[in-house]
Amino acid sequence: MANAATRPKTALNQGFSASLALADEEVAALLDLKTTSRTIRRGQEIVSEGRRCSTLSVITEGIAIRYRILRDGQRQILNFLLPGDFAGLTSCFFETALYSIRAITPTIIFQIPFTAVVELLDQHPGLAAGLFRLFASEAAIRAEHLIGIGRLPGLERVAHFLLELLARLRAKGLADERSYGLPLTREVISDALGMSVRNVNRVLQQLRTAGLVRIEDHVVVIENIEELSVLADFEHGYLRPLAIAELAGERG
Amino acid sequence: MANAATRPKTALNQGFSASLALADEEVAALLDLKTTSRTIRRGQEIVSEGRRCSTLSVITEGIAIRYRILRDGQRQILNFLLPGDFAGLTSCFFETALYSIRAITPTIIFQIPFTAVVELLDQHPGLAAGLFRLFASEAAIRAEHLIGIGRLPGLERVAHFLLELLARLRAKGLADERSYGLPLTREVISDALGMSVRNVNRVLQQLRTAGLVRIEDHVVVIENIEELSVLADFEHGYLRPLAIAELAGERG
DNA sequence: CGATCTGTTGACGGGTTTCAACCTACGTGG
DNA sequence: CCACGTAGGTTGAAACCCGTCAACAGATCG
Repeated sequence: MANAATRPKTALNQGFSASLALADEEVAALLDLKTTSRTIRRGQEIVSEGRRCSTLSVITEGIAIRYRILRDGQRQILNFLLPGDFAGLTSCFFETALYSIRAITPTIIFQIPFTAVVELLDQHPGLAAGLFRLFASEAAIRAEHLIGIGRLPGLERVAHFLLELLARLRAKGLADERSYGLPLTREVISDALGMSVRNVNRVLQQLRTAGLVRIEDHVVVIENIEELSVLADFEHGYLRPLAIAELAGERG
Repeated sequence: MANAATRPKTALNQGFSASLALADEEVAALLDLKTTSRTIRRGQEIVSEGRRCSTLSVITEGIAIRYRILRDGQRQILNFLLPGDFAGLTSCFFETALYSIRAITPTIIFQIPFTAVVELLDQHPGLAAGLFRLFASEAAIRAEHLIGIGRLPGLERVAHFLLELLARLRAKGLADERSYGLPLTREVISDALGMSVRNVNRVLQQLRTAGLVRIEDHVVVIENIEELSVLADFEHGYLRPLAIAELAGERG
């Protein structure tokens, strides 16, 4: 545990500004809260389904997944949380957390009591605007996810998924131009895309043989972005919501 | 076209308070805006994918769907918009609308320029809280939708879908205890659930034969809610987010 | 009254799932 | 330093759910 103020602010600012486009003023206000930083081991839970969640966690390092375990033991991964994303924001609105969140890499989070965030909203209306933008962004990502699972065959579905992760990670400076390090097991991919492990493997081999994608030792390499984007019909416009400030005033 | 002030406020208030839990003050502020009411015919578009959307539409009567048409002509319905829901809120955050919205029944909407909503946010912080709650609610519905498409076989998927609609409509006083009127064609159901029309028909017949659900002449009748809920593993907790006011203070 | 929409059903095929076996890598403990 | 257990990857065969195609009927509508 370390007080937020003791950590370098630059890294956090980058994370916030990239995902929220908050003004410096709001970032400072968030940091002045009595936040605590926690280190999460790979595989550890951050939010547990069925338990009350009144703390908002901001991920500053590492990757986490939000998921539900069904009656029969199946798992559906709802989304991937990257640095700058909020874990537990939606959970705070319900009696009990609807989904679990688990780190799939070593992860560092800042915890902020939800009540403190609510109080802050009154003082900094700009924070609300930033949160709206975050919600809009997540809603769009979730919608594309839904389309992929609902209507795309396995090959296109995996292709779209890997491209989206590339784009999201690149936007945060966490990926090279066409590759990124991530411990994506076949099981994780299958649970995210509503497929079986067997089929994910089949598809990945097709993509590998076609010279489009290679996953080796926890590193995803997109070998042919153009062709893969065509295959998956991937447009990344949905990843970039506008800030409210841009929308309110005249826009260029 | 009619000015909002000329319409009876009670009906609108009901719609807002049910979905947003706004204070009367905020409702009045929204109504004082230069809103215009529009009547939409069945099948007409409210928002068009690819076109700039800078107007927020509040549905006061009728049902609409939000969807995407894929390259190959397939359609994926993302969600159903009921009275009290906002059409185009997410679209306002992007250069161009990512999805289309189309009425599937005769529909009445109130249109509010997005800039006016943004201005209102500064004056009425409570409005932001209400919008957050709305976002949280939609996020939960979308997540359950994703789980259904990703991991549930056809029978359970349709069952869950029909139960969710019942619960949502009942919450707005638009359904009886176990039935509701809605022009749900097989095609609409299949496009919402990522299935083929053929399979929807197969499944609906199974449900009908089992004495669980009957769809006749645009009316859905859940004949055995308990059994169907068990089949679909349906819990409706996700449909009721808490208001921020409840969360901020001590809760009973 | 023809055109279109919607519902229904049968036959067929294919994409996926299921099940299973085998393999490598890795970590831990004897 | 090897033994063993576990996690993750790979692959084949069979079954099956589901999608595709097609045909037909009733309803609605201009």
